[in-house]
Parts: sequence; structure tokens; C-alpha cells
Amino acid sequence: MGITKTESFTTQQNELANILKALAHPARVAIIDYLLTVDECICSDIVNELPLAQPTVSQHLKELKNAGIIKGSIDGKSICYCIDEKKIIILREYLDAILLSIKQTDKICQ
Amino acid sequence: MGITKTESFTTQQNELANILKALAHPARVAIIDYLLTVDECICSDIVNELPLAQPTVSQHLKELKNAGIIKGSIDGKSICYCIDEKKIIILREYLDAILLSIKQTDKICQ
DNA sequence: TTATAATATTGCAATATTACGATAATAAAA
DNA sequence: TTTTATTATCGTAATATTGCAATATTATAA
Repeated sequence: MGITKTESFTTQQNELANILKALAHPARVAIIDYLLTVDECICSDIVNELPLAQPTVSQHLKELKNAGIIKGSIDGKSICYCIDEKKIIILREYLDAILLSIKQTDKICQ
Repeated sequence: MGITKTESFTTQQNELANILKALAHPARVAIIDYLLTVDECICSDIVNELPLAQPTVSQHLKELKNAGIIKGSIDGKSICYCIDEKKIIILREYLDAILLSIKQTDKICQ
């Protein structure tokens, strides 16, 4: 019926999928990339940087924030966003576990 | 208009988003998890393992395969799927780069 | 050849995502 | 208070995703 069967999967599987989904858009990858290039916790010249309208950028930022990948703090009339590494670490640990598990079993499939 | 502006982003950003998108569903995370628990390159008792209909599982497998995250080889009348680590490694390297970059600049934003 | 088993594809309904114009909300500056 | 700058929200159109029944395909087995 088009609705993800969230209840059929484990909490961990859903959490990982949420983190992955938040990052799974080129605009959001671009936002992360941009946040890494600026020395200071820059606000939204992200809008100037990306070829997207302000509401679109705002929506992408909201999704990243909801997923806990970035955090924002109010700074005068602008908002200072930066990456929150916790979820990135969770994701990296998952990938590490996958790679370790593959190494150990060393499948020959194909 | 609802269509992702792929051409507005770099090849790398789009590639990363594609890998992330392929993994960004609890059913597909569950498939990966299952593939890791079976010693051999198991085929599709994935259908028996997951609470999803066979066509749905088949579609998820197709997406994982298209993204290069799993590979499948024909084995009689069944198909043997297993994880292809290349894309996982690309993803981990990206996360490493993010974490390294955060460490270096050490932002105070918050 | 005719089952049978394992996967894939098609078609469709339900829902989610993406993008943006218009507009609202918030807060400093004049 | 009025302006201005920054960000968020609403509404909506276009498109994508999810899930499955029905059916097709493929390949072994009988």
C-alpha cells in the first residue's frame, strides 16, 4: 500500500534507515559538504551556495536537524548550523561492522 | 516541482546520495543484516525471513543491486546474493572524512 | 514435455518526497 | 515603531517510493 512497514523491523534497523534517509539526497550531501568547508558555524549563505530556493534549503535543513545530523543555534537574526557527529559515528560503526563481518566470513559468491 | 535537481550537484554528491538512498529503508537494512548472518551466500529465504511479499523483497533486492551494494549470481534455479563491499567502503571513507574534518576545525556552535 | 520452484516484472493504489511561491514569524537596526 | 534581514511554514504541483496481487520468466526435475 505504499507505506513503509516500520513496525516489522527492529528499532536499530529503523534508526539506521532514518539516518541514511536524511543523508540520501544530493542537496543534503551538498549541505554537509558546505558545512565542512566553512571554518565557522555558518548560517544560511547555504541558500546562496546552493541552486535551490530558500524554502527548499530550509526544508532540507529541517530534515537534517530532525535526524540529528546537524544542530542549529540561534545567533541574532540568523541561525548557526553545524554537524553533530553522533549519528555519523553510529553510521560509521554500522558500516565497520558490515565490513568486518564480510572479511570474517569471506564469501565466494560469484 | 518535485524532481531532484541532480544536475545541480557534483557527481560525487549524487553518487553518495545514491548509495545512501539504496540503504535508506529498514527492509533493505534488514536484508543486509540477514545477508551478514548467513554463512553462505544465501539466495531468497530472505522472503521467508522478512514480513514482506516476494515481489516486494525482489524489488528491494533490485535496488540494492542497482546501487552496487549487493551482487547476485545465478545458482541453479535460485540466485545467490551477497554484499559487495566496494560501495560500503566508499561510504565509510566519506563518513571518515566528515569526522576528520569536524575534529580539525572543532567548532563551538551549539 | 510437463510439472515445480525460484525470481522478476507489470500494474496499480496509497503514501512520501521534492521544489517553490506566497506568506508568516522572529529579531536586530533605523 | 517601522524597516530590514533571516528563517520557517503553508499550500500545492510534480514526481518518486512502497507494497502487493497477478502474471511472466527461468531453470531444474519428473
